[in-house]
Amino acid sequence: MEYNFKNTEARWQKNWADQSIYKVDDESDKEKFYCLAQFPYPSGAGLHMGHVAIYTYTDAIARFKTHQGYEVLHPMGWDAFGLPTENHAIKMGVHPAEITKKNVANFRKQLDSLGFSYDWDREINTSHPDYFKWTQSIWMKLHEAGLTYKSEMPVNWCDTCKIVVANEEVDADGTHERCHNPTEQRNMKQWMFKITQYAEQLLEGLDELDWPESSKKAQRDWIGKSIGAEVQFNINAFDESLTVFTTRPDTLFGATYMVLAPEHPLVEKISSAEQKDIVKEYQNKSARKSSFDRSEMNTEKTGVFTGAYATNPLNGADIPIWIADYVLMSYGTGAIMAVPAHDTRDFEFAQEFKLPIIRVLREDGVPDEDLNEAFTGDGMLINSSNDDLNLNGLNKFKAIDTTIQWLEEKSLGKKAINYRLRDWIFARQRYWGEPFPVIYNESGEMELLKESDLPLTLPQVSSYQPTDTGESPLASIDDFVNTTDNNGKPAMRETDTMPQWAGSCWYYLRFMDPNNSEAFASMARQKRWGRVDVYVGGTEHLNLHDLYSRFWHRALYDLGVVAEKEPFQKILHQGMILGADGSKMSKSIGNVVNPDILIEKYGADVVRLNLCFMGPVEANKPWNETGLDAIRRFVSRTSRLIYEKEKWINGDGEGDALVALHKTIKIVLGDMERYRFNTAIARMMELLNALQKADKRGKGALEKLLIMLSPFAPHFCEEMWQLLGNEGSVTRASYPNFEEKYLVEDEVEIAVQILGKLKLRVNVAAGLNPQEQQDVVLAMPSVQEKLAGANIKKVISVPGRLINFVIAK
RNA sequence: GCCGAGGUGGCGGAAUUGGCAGACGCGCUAGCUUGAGGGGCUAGUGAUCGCAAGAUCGUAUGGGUUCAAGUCCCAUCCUCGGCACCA
Repeated sequence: MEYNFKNTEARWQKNWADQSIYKVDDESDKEKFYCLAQFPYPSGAGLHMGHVAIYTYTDAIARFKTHQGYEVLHPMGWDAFGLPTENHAIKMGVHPAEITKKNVANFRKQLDSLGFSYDWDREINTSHPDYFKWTQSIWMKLHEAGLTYKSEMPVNWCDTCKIVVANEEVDADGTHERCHNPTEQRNMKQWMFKITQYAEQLLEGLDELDWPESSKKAQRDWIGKSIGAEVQFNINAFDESLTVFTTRPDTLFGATYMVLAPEHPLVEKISSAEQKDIVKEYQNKSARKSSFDRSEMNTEKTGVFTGAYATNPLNGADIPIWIADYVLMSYGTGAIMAVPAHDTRDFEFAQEFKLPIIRVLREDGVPDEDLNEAFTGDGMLINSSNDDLNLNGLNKFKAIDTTIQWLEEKSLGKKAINYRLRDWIFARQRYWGEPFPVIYNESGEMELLKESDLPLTLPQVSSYQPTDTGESPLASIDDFVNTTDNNGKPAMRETDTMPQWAGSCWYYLRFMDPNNSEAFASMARQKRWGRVDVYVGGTEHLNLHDLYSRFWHRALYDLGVVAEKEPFQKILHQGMILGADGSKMSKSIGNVVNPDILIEKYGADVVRLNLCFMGPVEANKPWNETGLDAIRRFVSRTSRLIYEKEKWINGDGEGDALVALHKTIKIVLGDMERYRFNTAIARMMELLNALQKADKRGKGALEKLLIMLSPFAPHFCEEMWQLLGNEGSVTRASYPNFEEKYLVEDEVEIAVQILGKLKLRVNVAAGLNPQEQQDVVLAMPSVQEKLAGANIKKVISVPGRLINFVIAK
């Protein structure tokens, strides 16, 4: 007799649902564990293998932690606002909410067919008014805290489709992904978030998190803190000065020219009459450059001279002021002092335009030759003194400190910090998102809605096509736009909507208290569930969703409405499931694997086990179809142990099988705690092999194997659990413990090496010290034979591992 | 260009602090079993040489440290992922 998954899986799924076995108890005395997977966007395409993988991982973690006695919060919901749905709505003329409903139902059905342990009473949907009411409410809180503002910002405009397209809809070559026509930049006034105000806190907060070091580094680099100085340069013949930011104030004596961003506000004023035209022309040219052109790795430097000069505050030299698009208006002050000798970009620019290069730093002990490239390392300052400042002979860091001190004394500059992080554009000119709870009164002033007026819902319309002015479709719906302010006077609504990040920025909080109608989540529940203990998601969201969430969370913490400083204590990045050929799954290559078909053919348990066995969670793994047969065999063989009732004995078994059981429990426990599912499953396969060899199989051992296996194959284990005569669900069983006494071996096999090369393996008593082990081994005839005539110079004896004889050659 | 991760049999992948490389699985080979099979069981399986015992080589490449290196150090090459002139 062999296990057959058909009917069994559906039967248990129904049974678990009927018994509400995954119901989360908010009031339980157990220690909590919050296990979260990035929730899906319910697209029309249904679940793909990547979804199945990530949800299989969190389900294994959740079930394992439940076995260990934790009260586990393992929720699921829908990130349901989004562009594909809206685009589909535009095309088909169906309301996005209808499409979403259909897609959610399909996703739900697929997830259910995999047997995941979700408490569906906690399901959330970011596009439901009950949910986005709180998204709007949180936005208002953050607005009142002064963290939002409106600003002219460029958007991608597709002139063919007459719509604003999001960055993710623009292909790498700058074309719109749907119509493949070029997009252009248009400026529109839109809502922003002052995430930069939290740059320092977001940086510091990383220290206390158990994230992979590489992910922390990625966020640190993205925030991009740099410490340096702001220095003022007076512009000759104008009553104006330029402030620049530099991380290298030590090289100020080597500043031979200055560069402003083409958009810099002073450019027009200071350009000389004879340069005015070419300056204007250059400005126009760089304004037309799309983001594509700018990112096109063109190391070739362009720029023009403004005709104006500034004075180097340290040596009084007149230095020309240029404009060039390698200087960005959006970073620092939009102006730089150029030190070509010690900055790669400035060096290239100076070479291109034959500008002077003055060396102010020399590598110690290296003769002072002409530079072929900028010298950016540390060394000794030269050519750097004026009447009351002398940097010569100092190293880079000493010179930086000394210069800043001098600048501060003379009020010519000060120490300064800059961040690479930019403020966050928080608006879409689209329909299918959260409307801003904002109106503009008759005098054009902005007013917030009252909390009691939330949710502000989307109007029912028949067309979702954005207007050809670039405004959101909401702008053309008079019933929506025209409203009254708090005094009953005519007012107009904001017609932009929030981006998809809005709903996902705080969903992990809502899961703690999903049905609360008084608050987005009560303090009591937040304290109960604390931080997300393990958050499984992709690296692609690291500098977007993961950072945005941390920002909202921090800001809400400062407002006293959130209990913890940080949302995600640990992050685990799942790797991609690639096609069998090792390349990304894609329709065009035709290597896409459909999970539904696999579940139908092999059952959910086998699909889940295979995903976990293929390799480490974090690794990109090619999909391995033949692995499914191997896993199916593993499941069948395990079932046979249980069907062979005549070999059962009471207890955990005897002899080798008993030792194997306890060894396995110990190793599997360690693997599970480190989320090393592939090796955990390998160890269980070894245990299976050992049990199969045994004539008598302890029922206890079979039960323990089933508990260890059930986080991966819950249906199968549940069925076998009942066959062994157990009452109640295996999902509620306690994780097995190992006993040290079974792990103590009285003999160990060690390696005997000569000059580090393995010669033979011998058994020695366990627990010997190095000298004892050496004596025992040396006394063995087989060892003596190998050593015959050798002159032993040294012996390395590692207890229980090996013994290495170093002999004279 | 910069940053990050990685490179181990025919394949997916194992290998706490340097301590028996290749766990587990796939595939392959042979045998047994079965009326049959993408079935079950047993044994073998890094490469080369050898009838064998055994020997030599072997974790991208080249050096180094060490009694001992997949693991540590230096240099180089390749693959994948991310960033894009951030002063």
